[in-house]
Amino acid sequence: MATISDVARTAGVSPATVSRVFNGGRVTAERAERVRRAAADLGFSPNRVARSLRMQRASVIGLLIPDIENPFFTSLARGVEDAAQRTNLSVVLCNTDEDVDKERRYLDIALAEQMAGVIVAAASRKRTDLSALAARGMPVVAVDRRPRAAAVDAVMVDNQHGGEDATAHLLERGYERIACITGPAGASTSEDRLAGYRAAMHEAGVSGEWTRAHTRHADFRVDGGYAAMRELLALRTPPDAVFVANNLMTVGALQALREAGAEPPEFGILSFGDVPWASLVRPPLTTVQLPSYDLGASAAALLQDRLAGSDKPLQTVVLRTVLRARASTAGPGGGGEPA
Amino acid sequence: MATISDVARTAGVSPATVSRVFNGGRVTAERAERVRRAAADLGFSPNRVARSLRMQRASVIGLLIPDIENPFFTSLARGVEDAAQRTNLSVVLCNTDEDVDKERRYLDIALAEQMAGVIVAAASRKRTDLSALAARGMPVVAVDRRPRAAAVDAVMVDNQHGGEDATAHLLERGYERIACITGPAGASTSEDRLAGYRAAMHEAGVSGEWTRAHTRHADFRVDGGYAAMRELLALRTPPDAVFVANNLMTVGALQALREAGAEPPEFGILSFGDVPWASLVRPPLTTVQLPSYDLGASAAALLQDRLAGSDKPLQTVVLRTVLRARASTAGPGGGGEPA
DNA sequence: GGGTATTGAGAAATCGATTTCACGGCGCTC
DNA sequence: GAGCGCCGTGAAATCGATTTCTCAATACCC
Repeated sequence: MATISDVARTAGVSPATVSRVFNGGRVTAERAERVRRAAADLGFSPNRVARSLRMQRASVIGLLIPDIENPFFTSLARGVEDAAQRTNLSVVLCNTDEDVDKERRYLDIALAEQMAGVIVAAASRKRTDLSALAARGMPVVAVDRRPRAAAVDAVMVDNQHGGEDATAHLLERGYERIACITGPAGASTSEDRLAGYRAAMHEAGVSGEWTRAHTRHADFRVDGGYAAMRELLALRTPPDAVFVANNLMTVGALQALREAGAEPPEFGILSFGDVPWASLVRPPLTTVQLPSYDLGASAAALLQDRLAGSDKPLQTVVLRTVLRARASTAGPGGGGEPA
Repeated sequence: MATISDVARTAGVSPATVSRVFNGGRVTAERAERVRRAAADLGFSPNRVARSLRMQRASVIGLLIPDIENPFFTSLARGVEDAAQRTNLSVVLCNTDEDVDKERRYLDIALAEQMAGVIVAAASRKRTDLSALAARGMPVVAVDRRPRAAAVDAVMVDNQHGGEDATAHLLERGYERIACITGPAGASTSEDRLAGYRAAMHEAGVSGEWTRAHTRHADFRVDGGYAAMRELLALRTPPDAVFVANNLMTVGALQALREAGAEPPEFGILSFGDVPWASLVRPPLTTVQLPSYDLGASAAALLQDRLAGSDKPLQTVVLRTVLRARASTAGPGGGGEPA
């Protein structure tokens, strides 16, 4: 591979001049042209490793997500990737597995590799620690989940609104005893979606006692949703509908419903976040659609802005959800056709 | 961040000695101890960028996959990642989108970033060109799909055996007019699975003419499977079962079946590759399970072997599939219970 | 005891880019 | 015409590690 010195020699100039040609220094047109031609002839492309060493910054950004097998995050990842590609940044995808230790290791790598910046969907609101990065001046953007007390840019979903919307929809369709399966206590996504549910229930005149008794915290995984749904069905006053706060738990909840012989839409079920292959589920599922791709794209844009040196005050971008009504919430009367 | 010189100064030795302590040179025990303590005190960890520049090789490997949203590939990616992490390699995940140009760009980046090696699930058997990497001596492992005429290590699935197994299973369950929806002509996975199907049909005494007339090539995507299934159902001699050569196309095929009022298991359907949330599909789907995780893990192991300097002759590892019989192929008589 | 291996350790070169510094040439001002 | 400032340029320093080269000290052999 040709180096900058090779180009310089071929063009009859110094390496400094070659560098200036490509990085916007002042060079006379005639020389610049000679350099460009030499570079083209030799197929020169600057060694990114050497550049990183000198610049103390790589052209790679890290993307830390808690679960690579969750389609929500893969879609988010695509958003980041597509946006990053436009400015020649590469993306390193790191799967933290909802594990704070694994996450910490990846954050250390990001520092050691001197990545240009990091986009994080934090594994834990309390225990994810971004201070080391901030201390080294590495730009960080939080996405989907905001780590507590970290002064970083963020791109969030309007979870509370989404939860409220979803619950209101269930009420409107005639369900009366609506339960909620949300994520781990302490996760901002869990809490906000739950808050939306509570607000809508309160608005409808349901007692706080009732909603509390019909709320379950699970782990955002399939099995957690399954267990929570079984618990709810075993209550003395079982629900006639459930608002499930993420897609994977919905899959588990559906399984539990099926085993118990409860069939949507007599029993209403609504998922926060698209369930992949939703069309295969019978009846089709009503979902709160998350702007996962845009979440990623916005986060990347925000990061690039910082990389370009912007010192605007910290920003938080909030994206709205869209309710997609399908047959799984057609109403306890039965009837409804797939959309 | 502490540098190697800081450590050297603190320990009262030269940077060379510090390097030797960490990279296995000969150093007296007493000095080595001093260095280690100094390094620990300062929280020293070597700058990977500087190391890469000097060593002319990064501790990053590239993983090029054609579709990050296909669970088969995300699972494969996890296999690679888990294996790589054990030797402190980071993985850069690149989504080529089945697009040869995008793939080429990523391969160029791999060269420019001086990645240690690359694992590729090629976008095209004919047009994926790995020769530039080979020329630069960069280790390459092909996974799942073997690019034609490239002299690289490879980890493959025994697709033909899987296809044969699947088809034999359908025959055994009493289906008689078995169709096949396979992937793009030219892709090794498509061709091999198809070959397995043909072999089993031939073995069962079905004419080659019949099987050819009931074979469709699609694009490994949902929509392709849908269209192909509709075509098959419109034939004068429609099939009573179908072997679909990948998971996404199966989703599409199911949709088409449903619209046509054909219900498994009267109409048998069998998917090559696990369909995520398979349990949600009614009836549960019989699948040929692919060792996606192990595919990734083996590929990473092979690559690490090369990185360690192994010059064994080129290897191809072939992993077997496992048939998982469920209710969707219970037989045209109806009846069968979910497994 | 003299001469040769062997070993440990530091000085310095190296990887390939960017960037500072110094300098010569040119144009402008008074 | 002397002085000041700007511009384009190349030489050299720099980033932080690894590795070669060199040398001194010790061990070993006859």
